[in-house]
Amino acid sequence: MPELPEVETIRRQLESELVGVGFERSWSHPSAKFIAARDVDGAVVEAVDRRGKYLLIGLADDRELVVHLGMTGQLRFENDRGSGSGDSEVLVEDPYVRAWWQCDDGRRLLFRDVRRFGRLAVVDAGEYGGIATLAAMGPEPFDSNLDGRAFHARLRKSRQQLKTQLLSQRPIAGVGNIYADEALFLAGINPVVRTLSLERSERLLSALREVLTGAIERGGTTLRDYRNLSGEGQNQHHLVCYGRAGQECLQCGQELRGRVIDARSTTWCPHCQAR
DNA sequence: CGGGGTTCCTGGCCGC
DNA sequence: TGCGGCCAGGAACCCC
Repeated sequence: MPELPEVETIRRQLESELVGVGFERSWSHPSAKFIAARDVDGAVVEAVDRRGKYLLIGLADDRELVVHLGMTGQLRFENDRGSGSGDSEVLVEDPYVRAWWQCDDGRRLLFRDVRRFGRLAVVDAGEYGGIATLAAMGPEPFDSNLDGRAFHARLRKSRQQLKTQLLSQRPIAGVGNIYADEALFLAGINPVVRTLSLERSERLLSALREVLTGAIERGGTTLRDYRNLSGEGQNQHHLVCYGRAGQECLQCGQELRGRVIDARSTTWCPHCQAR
């Protein structure tokens, strides 16, 4: 499940590979989710940016190719990985490749997405009105204008449970199920609370930044399908809460609790994260 | 426009 | 070995 650290890892790798490259021709799976891949033939990549979990591939014609990886989306250059025969047709016969772009340097960029929760769009630069989540997205976690006070104010706009708010992308951008659980644990805050004091908002913002920074440094968390351009991330070896329900808390030894909140498995420590 | 419910998808795993 | 059932879950979409 690619969240901000996973998408940022891919962005950095893609930026150094793709800026200045032109797309000659393209192909996509017929689903409406991927059809926009075909709209960038002849375009030249000018920048590779990120907003939350969305990858924004800036084109020289003032448009952007917007890529959301969903649950299982992967970007890679053909033949960069795999137990390769070297035959350039082999990987495209991978039934889970949903789109590809033939680059003018001879490489082919592949978008692979087993579960098809990903999505592609082409928009005029900065025009995100047609992508509701992106249009309503909160500030980037490392935005220097975002402080505890601003974060606190954004959280106060809703009375939903805190976990749900974080997943909505509205108070802050790029946080998904893994890093929400990790940051709430680190901050000692229960996922179902509906209001936070200023002090606890500050603590949660710090925890989010710490958790996201560590994950970026380790190239993301590879649990199932996530791969960056060069392989697996390493942050899965540093998770302290997510996915550990029933195991003992690494801080106090009590058994971590698990429950579904907002259709997501949620793990927390009943002692360290008491209500 | 926020909130709640539904839907999209398929590999992997479990139990019989 | 085969198979039904269940799980993983981000966000678009629809309705109120």
